[in-house]
Amino acid sequence: MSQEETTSRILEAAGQVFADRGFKAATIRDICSKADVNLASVNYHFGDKQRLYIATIKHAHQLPSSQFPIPQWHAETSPETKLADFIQVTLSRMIPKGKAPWQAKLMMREMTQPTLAVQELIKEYIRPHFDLLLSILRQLVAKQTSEQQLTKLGFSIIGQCLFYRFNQPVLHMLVDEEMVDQHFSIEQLAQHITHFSLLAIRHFTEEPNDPSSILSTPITEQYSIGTESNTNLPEN
Amino acid sequence: MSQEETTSRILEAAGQVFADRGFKAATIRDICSKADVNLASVNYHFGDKQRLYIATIKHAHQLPSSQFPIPQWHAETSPETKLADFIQVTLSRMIPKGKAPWQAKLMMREMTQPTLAVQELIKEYIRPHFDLLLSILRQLVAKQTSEQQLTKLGFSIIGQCLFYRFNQPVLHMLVDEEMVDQHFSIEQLAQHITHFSLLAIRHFTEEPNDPSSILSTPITEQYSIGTESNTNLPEN
DNA sequence: TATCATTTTAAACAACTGTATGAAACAAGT
DNA sequence: ACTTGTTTCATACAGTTGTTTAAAATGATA
Repeated sequence: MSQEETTSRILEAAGQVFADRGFKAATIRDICSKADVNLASVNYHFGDKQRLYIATIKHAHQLPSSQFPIPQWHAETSPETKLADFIQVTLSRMIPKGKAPWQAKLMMREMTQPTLAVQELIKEYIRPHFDLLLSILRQLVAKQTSEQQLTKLGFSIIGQCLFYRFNQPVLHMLVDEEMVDQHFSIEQLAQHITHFSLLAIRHFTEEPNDPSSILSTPITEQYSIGTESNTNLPEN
Repeated sequence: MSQEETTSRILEAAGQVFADRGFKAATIRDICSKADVNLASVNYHFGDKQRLYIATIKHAHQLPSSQFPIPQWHAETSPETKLADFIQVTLSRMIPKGKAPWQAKLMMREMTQPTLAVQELIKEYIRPHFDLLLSILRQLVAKQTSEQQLTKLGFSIIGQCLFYRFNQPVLHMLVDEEMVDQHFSIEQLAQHITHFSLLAIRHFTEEPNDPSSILSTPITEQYSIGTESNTNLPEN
């Protein structure tokens, strides 16, 4: 067996096992037996379990990213179209469709329970993706929009997308299957998120409590918390 | 030490350890030493590790819910205010503030990697919370808004909130600490999400590709995917 | 075929884990 | 003070884990 075949078989098996069970609960014995290689192969080829894990994470995010690339945009492509594309690609990469989505599972696991691998993941994969989103948003909002406002806008969009990845099990328990089948395809979700977000962004010029807000009434008076109705929220 | 004190100290310690490390990686020795009880106490009081875990999950979701209750609203309270309150409470329950909210951590862990405990969790806790959100949204949208549209709206809001829970580590690596301190407090986030969502909801009357959309151009032409710019998205 | 570096294999090791046990400590009632 | 039921304690055990090792197998090169 060539070196490359062994390592790639280990990586494939490791991806599934790590995704299923997490770093600690996954055992090298499981991985090796699934990969049909000797127990010592992992230590020989990767050094130790930790480094195998990092290699697996790296290996994992390459496939979905190349499978669903960001389209090449023309110079005259509208930012709205770019945003729609961005959301569609993001959702496609994250939501299981057809075959084994263990890559996504693994990455999400890594994001909620970060290990050492998360730093590399962010630097190589998440950060550039997020920066792309911010550059699109910058074309959609008023020029004076601050960096932190833009960042929050970005998180509002990413948050909507991530919901359908993280909470797949919850989704299926809250929404009956028929509705999921009819209305929750990737395309439909992408369209909803795009629509929802563009509606908000279009009217999103200033911080809610900014005096120059377009809102007739400052938002803090319009729908503030605890002023009239809420007396038992803990202080903070 | 009374029986109740011992068990409650174990539950408290177990919650933190399970939340931090997950079921498998958490060790009874860790838990007992953190709780300052004897190693054998867990097996004596709970039988085994598995049953301790289930007891911990049940015990976990009680505190934050009672600590951050939904305010009692007046009859004339506006739905906007209700939504603002809802978002604030949701965020407060989910985001670490001061003390470690290991309860939320545990619940989120349970949602992404559901064990047997997840069903009870949804039925008793998540479902009623989500239904409340839907009832608020129903007051904010046009009457003919369909159930599935309402559900997606709900997920768009919950998704934004959950982002800041799930991706706390990612957030801190994408945004520098100064900006987090200045602009990402629970109150500021709640205000942003409320603002963002209300802007969208206010103009959200119809499905994007519905002919009666308020958009001048059908959304599918305005910012559709793959029509002009994108030729290398995989078919689906 | 003989040589040599690379890779695989089986076995072993040491550390750690959940669980069990029997003695000790404790608390309460008499 | 004594008894009794409960809880704690130190310790032991058996199984699993990641890792190491040295010998065997492999494959390319001459």
